[in-house]
Amino acid sequence: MWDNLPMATLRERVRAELVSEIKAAAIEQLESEDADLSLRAIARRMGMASSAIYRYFPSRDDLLTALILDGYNGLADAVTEAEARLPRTDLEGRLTTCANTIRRWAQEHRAEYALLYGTPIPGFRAPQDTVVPVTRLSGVLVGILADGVAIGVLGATARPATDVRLAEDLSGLVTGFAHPDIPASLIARGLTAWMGIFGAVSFELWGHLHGVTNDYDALFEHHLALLNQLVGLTTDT
Amino acid sequence: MWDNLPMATLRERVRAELVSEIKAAAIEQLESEDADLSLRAIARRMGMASSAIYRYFPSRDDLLTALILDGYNGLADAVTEAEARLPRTDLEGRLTTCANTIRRWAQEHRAEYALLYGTPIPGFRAPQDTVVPVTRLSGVLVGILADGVAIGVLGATARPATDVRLAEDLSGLVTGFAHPDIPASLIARGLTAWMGIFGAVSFELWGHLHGVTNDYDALFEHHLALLNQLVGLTTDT
DNA sequence: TGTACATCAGTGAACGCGCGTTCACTGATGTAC
DNA sequence: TGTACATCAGTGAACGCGCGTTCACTGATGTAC
Repeated sequence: MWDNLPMATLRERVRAELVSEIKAAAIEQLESEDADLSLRAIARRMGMASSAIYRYFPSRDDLLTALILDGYNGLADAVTEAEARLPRTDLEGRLTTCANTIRRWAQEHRAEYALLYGTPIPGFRAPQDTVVPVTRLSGVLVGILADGVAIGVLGATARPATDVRLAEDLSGLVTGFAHPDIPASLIARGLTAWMGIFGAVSFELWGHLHGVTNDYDALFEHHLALLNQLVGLTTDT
Repeated sequence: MWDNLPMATLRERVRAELVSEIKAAAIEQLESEDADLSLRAIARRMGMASSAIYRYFPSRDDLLTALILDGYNGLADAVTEAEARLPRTDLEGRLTTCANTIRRWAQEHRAEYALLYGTPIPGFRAPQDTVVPVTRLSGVLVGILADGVAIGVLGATARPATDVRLAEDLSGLVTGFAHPDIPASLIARGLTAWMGIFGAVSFELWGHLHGVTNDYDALFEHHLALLNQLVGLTTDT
């Protein structure tokens, strides 16, 4: 990974490697032990003095911040990459792939997903740096909607009546993404789908589907089909 | 509250009062301080020795269990009561009221909502006792669907195709609620709405709608309208 | 190429802290006769 | 109604623990000449 960066001295390379080793150990710890993030536990796991961590992260909160940032970027990477593989005209496939990728990533990175979308951690405020990677993820959804509008498949919908204030707010959002031609009512439908996806993933992961069904895959697939239909992406009407 | 229970001795009444005072202090603490649940902090807040708590709860986990149980029951109470006020035929109003009550309860009981629907607490497993109050809440939703079927407003829907295994699983669930006439496809739609509601409430509460809209009320209202439509409860078609 | 000095990585002991839980105790409230 | 005893509520000190963070240190890696 660093091989093609000749500027990096040996020290810098080793340092970078240890930074990610610490982060990996942190996530392992969160994942396996059922505990809060502890610098001492990480150091123990790595076989080094706990004070050594401070050569790499000035405080526990900074490590946490790094983990959260990595998490958002990791999720955005996974989704972006998977979604990019599909033909731009396959709107339903693109949203489905996004949702499935989010779900699989959450299952495989339970601890990180909890950091990003679980209860905010007591006494910790996420820094401003997370704005960009968060935007990366939602940008994929906006892209699908924008393409749908461009193709002519998607457009404004009349019912249910969109509150005027909501419409204003949401078109502001869209302008931020430089897609001023997506109608607010469509953005609103996209948001409903978005919240539905994360709602389902969280419900499954936190055990709220226990006793409801045994076939989480089938439920999610069906859930997604409904949301696709709701947004208006389903092709076979 | 205890006045009409003459069996209760003075000691028992005082005891019951202190039990709920401890729970109230615990929730206050979770709500105001941005911290984990701490018996010592609760005792401090109540002006008593930390060891005194052990006269009422054998351990920290037992207090936590009681809080969670109270939470589920409190939410179920609020929803049941609000929903019962509406005419049985107003299906859309009933689901809307459920959703709005859940949202308002979550906003007013942030800490409790986090206990129930946030990240599971490290090192703590919820006891079996929560099954009943959880069932109370979802029973309200099932009741709406069942009434819709009885009235003839709701029924099975063909698209999207319901996976066979999912259908079997879900009809098992419905049987548990003694409403064997709700088709699986309808239950599935109800679940999508359900997960959408909690997804939206959590998103709002955990700050994931920051920068998306400023009018959370309008967004939720619109979100709900879409979900109502999806389930098939919207009357004015 | 070799030496002198600066920079960095990692150690281990120590700090102060808050935590859950236990225990022997004191005093108040209930119960039996 | 009054006394003797059992039950309970609450105290305060103490236990052992793990935590984040600091600090003076040793030794290794880099840099300048």
